[in-house]
This record gives sequence, structure tokens and C-alpha cells, in this order.
Amino acid sequence: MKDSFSVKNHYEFRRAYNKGLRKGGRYMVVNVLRSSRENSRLGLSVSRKFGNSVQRNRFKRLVRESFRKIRGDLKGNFDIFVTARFSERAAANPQRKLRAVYVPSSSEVHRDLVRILRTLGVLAYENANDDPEPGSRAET
RNA sequence: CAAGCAGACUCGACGGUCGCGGGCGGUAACGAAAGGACCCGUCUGAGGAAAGUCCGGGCUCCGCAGGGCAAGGGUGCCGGGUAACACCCGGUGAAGGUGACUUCCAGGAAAGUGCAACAGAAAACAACCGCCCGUUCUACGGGUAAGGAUGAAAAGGCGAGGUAAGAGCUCACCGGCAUUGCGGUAACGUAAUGGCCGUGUAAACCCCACCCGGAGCAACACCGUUAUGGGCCGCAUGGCUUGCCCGGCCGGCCUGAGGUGGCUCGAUUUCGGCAGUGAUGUUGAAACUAGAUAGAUGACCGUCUUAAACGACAGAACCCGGCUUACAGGCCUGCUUGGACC
RNA sequence: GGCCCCUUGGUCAAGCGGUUAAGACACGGCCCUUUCACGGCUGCGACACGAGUUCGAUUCUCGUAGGGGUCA
Repeated sequence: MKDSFSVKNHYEFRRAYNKGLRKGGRYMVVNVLRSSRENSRLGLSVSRKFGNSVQRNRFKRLVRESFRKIRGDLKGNFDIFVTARFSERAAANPQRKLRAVYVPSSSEVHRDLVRILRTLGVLAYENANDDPEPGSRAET
């Protein structure tokens, strides 16, 4: 993620949590704040409780990919903060670590993010069928 | 063919579209220039465990550049390998398996101390019952470790001789120990002789031999910012090594935008030759193979593989050598046992 | 990323290798009281997990898991 598209400073996260619009989805909670910059930015937060480093990294990559697709469709410039949501599925085997967290697929993450942003009214289009995601929807 | 043993390799492949980190080159804005992008081109981009942080080293700083003592920790059959190790290799011994082979923190209990609950007469200077002998005979004294009972463990095992009853008291075999000879670098093996004496525990203290200064890349260095600031403690404490002694120095401690270097050419990787049973050593040729800093590998499509589904464990953070732990499959080599056929 | 520490009932916690695993609070029952509280009696309930050493492990050793602290 290029620097101008990502939010890193702690105080900016704090400001978004206090003042931004908030909406929770199935896999994430999103805070949105209108930005005066020349482009929109993305801030990511994934707790260690979400899973091991492979699972955390994968979630962040999927969110970045989804953000990249819809970046041009926003009604202006926003700072979008995504916090991963996790549910500790009761592990079938109690000896196992508490890592039995479901990591959603790419299309699930994308659908979730689009729905939340549409509800918050920051996407330029209103209809879900206008979803610009490429070929992945092709049913075979 | 079946069951198994040991070792090695791999971690989907190929193509396409979009996207990301790093190197190199170029260019736009901006700059007098040097330069310089999030733009363009090109090359390149996670593991066998990257993990746990359990050992060993490199590297950096402190100490050694004041001296000493004591602790503390580690290793533990023998020989070899290595930068080093607690690792590896080859042996020895013990245990398990028909076997291939596997497993073992494997020194000392005759230097000393401690502990061994309950049960039992007794847990290491053995006499409760029993057996034998004697006497003043329902008792006492003496002898005795064959038998009983307890226990995790009971005073080498078993048989014969022997005896009042017994006992390694004597003898054969087995086991242990010591001495000597022989083989072996050694651990040890083996033969002869000797006497029979002492349970277990050292992952109890300990003894013996050998090894170890402390801290860690958030180290450390530089630039910038600042602080000649703010707060706390205080006259004998605090810091400089875990403790102590002597000596020395300094009042002490806390509080903080950032950036750059360290940062990847190294006990490196690949393919061979030679030496060695092997670990490994040596030598020749070739190669350069992540370097991020909230942290780069992802998404989608097609074909192949598959009964079907991309599908286990899992993400470098200064770097190496090991160990340990997690793990779905695939594939190759050698060997063992059993069966069938020729 | 490095370096340390801890794990015993619901909570806080003692514990020489041999205990019925001490105790306190909490919880249940009974007594006391007109009732509640206090107090008394009584009960329930635990050694994180897996191996090893040992006759015997909460304790000693090794590994695993979980939790916590600290360093720019």
C-alpha cells in the first residue's frame, strides 16, 4: 500500500473512533471520516486474537484488495478505518489453540465492505448490481 | 504381493489480467545544478520448520586497562568431527524386536552427610515368631539368617555337603567385585586366580573431571530535535557484575517528534574431484539468491493433476550451526520378514 | 524482535519427595435472632497438559499450552 493511501498514525485512528461514522458488518467494523486530502486512505486494525500472523496478514490483504477496487467510486475523499471482527468458534478439539477463527474468502470480504460503505452513503452508486468487482461473480 | 525398517526430496505446475515491497535505468512537476516521483521500463521478492527461544557461535557495547575470594550455572561411557555446542558420526554396554533396526541425562553409593512415609521384629551396628542347646523349665540365658509374616526394596541366586540347629562354613554352576595376563588408542571384552564385604536414592546435598565475564540489533553509531528544561529521591545511600571484602570514580534516577546507518558476500549456495566406515575435511568451477519498518507474495480466469476439493503446519525482522515442537499429501532409494510363482 | 516471570477450588492464596493438599473470602444447609447482619457448626469444590527420574511427584528434570512484565 502506497503511503498516501494508508493511515498509520495513532492519533488519526483515535480521531476516527471518536468522530467518524461507524457501521458494523459480518467480518469487520468500519469507521469513516471525510478527508480534506487529495485521495482516500485506508486504516487497518487486526487484533492478535484474530489468529496467527498468516491469518491476520491474509485478512489485511483482502481488505486492501477490496479497497483498491472501490477507491474510485467514493463520493469524495474519505479516511476509511477497518477493524477486523472475529468470533471464537468453540474449538472442536479443546487441546487446540484458540485459532479456530473463520477467515472469510475474498468475495465475502468485498461484499461486506461494499454493503457497509453503501449504508454509510459514501459510495457513488446505490445499487448492488452496479458492483464493479470483475469476473469473480461469473457463475460457472 | 503384503506387512514393516531406515534415509533423501517436494510443498501444486504452466499461461493470462489487475495490484504490492526492493534494486537498477529513465522521465514529469520542481530545481541553477546535483538530483528527483505514488509515473514508465526491467530484474527480483518467505520456510522446512521462517515457530518455540531451549543450547552454541559471529557481531556490537560495557568490563578486562584496579585486585582478590567465594558462589552460581552447565556438561558427564569411550574415541572422533566442528568456529562452538547440550549437536553430529563411529564404537562400547544395557534394554526391546523373528529381523531390517530402534531406544537410553549411561561418571562416582568402598570420601562423607541426608532420606527411605505406611506396614514390618528389623530399612543397614538386623532376633518378632520359629529352630537348636542349657538351666532353678507357662520363664530366662546363649546359638542360629533355613522357614513365616510386612514392604517398592529384607542382607548374592540355586543345588549339594556339613551341623545340636544353622550359616559362602565348604563345593559345583550362575551373578558381582578385586588382582594379574592377553586383545583394543579407549570405553570395554576375555582367561586365570582370590576372597565373599557394604539395599536403594546423586533429575537429594555432594565428590571427581572439564567448560562458562555481562548484556543484547529495541545492541551500537551518526544526523536532527532539544534540555542551560520538567519531575522525584537524598548525605549515605545509589550506580558501575549475582554476593562479599578492600580500593576507585560520579550526587542518583525518571521523563523524548523523528530520520539514516547497522542490513545482508556469508563458518553462503549449486555441481563435481580427492581423503575418510562416517560426521566431516580439502580442492576446482560457477552463482549472488528478500531486506520490509503497522511491515511487501494477494485477487480473478483458463488448462493439467485429482473420485472430488488446492488442500497440512505455517509468514523473514541482524546473521549462522543445532535441538525441540506443529504438520495434509506426493515421490524416490536401500533393506528386513512372510507368502506365491519361475 | 529480544530478555524475564507465573500457572494449586468461583476468588486470594500456604504447602521438607510420603498430608484426608493448610487457610481466608464466596457458595449450599443447619443453629442463633422477631428479621437481617455478625457469630457458631457443617458441606461442596483444586495441583494447566504430556513425558521422564524415583518404590512413590503438587514438589525434581524435559517438553507443550496459556497468562503477565520489561527494553526503543
